[in-house]
Amino acid sequence: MSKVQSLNMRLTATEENYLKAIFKLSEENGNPTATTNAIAAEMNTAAASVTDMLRRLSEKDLIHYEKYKGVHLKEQGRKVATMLLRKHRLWEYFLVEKLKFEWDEVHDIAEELEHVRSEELINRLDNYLGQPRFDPHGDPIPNADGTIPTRQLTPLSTLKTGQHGVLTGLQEHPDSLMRYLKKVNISIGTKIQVLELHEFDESVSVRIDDERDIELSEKVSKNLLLKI
Amino acid sequence: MSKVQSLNMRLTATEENYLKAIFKLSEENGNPTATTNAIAAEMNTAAASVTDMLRRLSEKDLIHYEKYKGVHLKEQGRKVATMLLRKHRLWEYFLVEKLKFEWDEVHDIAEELEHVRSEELINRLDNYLGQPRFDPHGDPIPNADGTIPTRQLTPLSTLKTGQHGVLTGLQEHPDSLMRYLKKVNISIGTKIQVLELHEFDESVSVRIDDERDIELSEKVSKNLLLKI
DNA sequence: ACATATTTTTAGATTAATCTAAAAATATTT
DNA sequence: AAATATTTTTAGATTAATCTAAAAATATGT
Repeated sequence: MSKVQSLNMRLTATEENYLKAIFKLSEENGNPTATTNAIAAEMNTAAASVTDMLRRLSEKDLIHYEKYKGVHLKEQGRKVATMLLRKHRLWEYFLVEKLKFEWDEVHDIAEELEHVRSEELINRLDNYLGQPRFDPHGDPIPNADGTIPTRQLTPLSTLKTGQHGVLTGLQEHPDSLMRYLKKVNISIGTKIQVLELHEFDESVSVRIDDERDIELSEKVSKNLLLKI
Repeated sequence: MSKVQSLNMRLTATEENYLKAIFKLSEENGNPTATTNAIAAEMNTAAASVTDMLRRLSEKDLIHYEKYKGVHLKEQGRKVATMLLRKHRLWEYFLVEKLKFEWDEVHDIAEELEHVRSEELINRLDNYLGQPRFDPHGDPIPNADGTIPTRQLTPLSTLKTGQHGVLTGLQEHPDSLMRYLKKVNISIGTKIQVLELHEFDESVSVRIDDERDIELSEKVSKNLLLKI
């Protein structure tokens, strides 16, 4: 019998969002646990509200929680979180590829769409889209069984002069970064070569697609993940 | 200045559902007002909950409500209700035409999708689908300005022997009716001709697409709307 | 038109999700 | 290790949406 059974309890969108936040803060960032304050910051709520929610998620056996000791997902909670990621990223793919939204316009809409409850819907959508493995921001789309495709990507900021790679993912992607990248005409698939490193502010001169040169700040170069 | 301005208050999904119910019970059914009990039945809630909600919707100026006198939509409320219908029906069209769902499987999913808040999304979806005027059940899809295409349709139950028409809409469409129609292979576009009327139970013998004959009960024949 | 039935509203609780302020636990610094 | 700072939890309120039970208003029937 499979260890991964389909969840038979109804969660509210809020509960789902907390699980997503915990996933991001622990597993995705490689930390053992997520702390109350970190979750509060991620969710834009008061710490007291987080404590309350942790108690409830713990009662539902979705997370492991001990007072003052932080929190991490149990198997069921992890399943919920990865399914949300799957739904979010498939919807983003749909919005960009089919409805022709720009990649900096889709996050908030996908944030609502991901809470629509139907396994059938998401699997049909997946097929309709041709089972894409990465979303428009280069983020991996979890499979129906919860596994997440992994890749070996290198931040632009760690390359030496002369090295190059293809932009394949982003570390974080606030809309502000994506609007910036759109303005300087860089997107997933763009070739980037390091021309010069500037020690003073850690900025870097790069050649884009072998045809034009620009300057990127440290903050930007840390966010660009390349396939070497 | 246009009388129809875009709504700047955030409504909850529940508030939206009440407005939809009031629209259905008053305007769509041609009644001047909707009553508390009728809304309670439509929403599957206690009458007391309805009274409470009517007070709040009235405070927001979305409905006209006087105690014990029933309720009807004001302009803003009507706008919200028709936009929900527009969203619901466009999503149903998407689910059936693009994701290949059956017409008896889409209602509940569309019920969730219709609450996703984005005008841009729904207008892009409309264009992507080719601006359809009717959904998979034959219901008219309201336009972006709130107007609703009308047609002159005749219930099968009012036809005389020998008359025929094309199935173009349904009076009501519970999933049970749609599963039945699927089973007997009748759908929007099917030609139906009256062969014989049975006075006793108001059932009717009909010829389908000029090639096979079946019996339809009174309840079914009242629900089938034909273009003569 | 009065008694009875039905409908609607009010009163008082409950649950989920949130808040602020205060208390308790844990971590840091000198 | 004591004092101080930070983090987390508890206590107590609030809002939206719901309920049941009782009261009030309206409608119906003889």
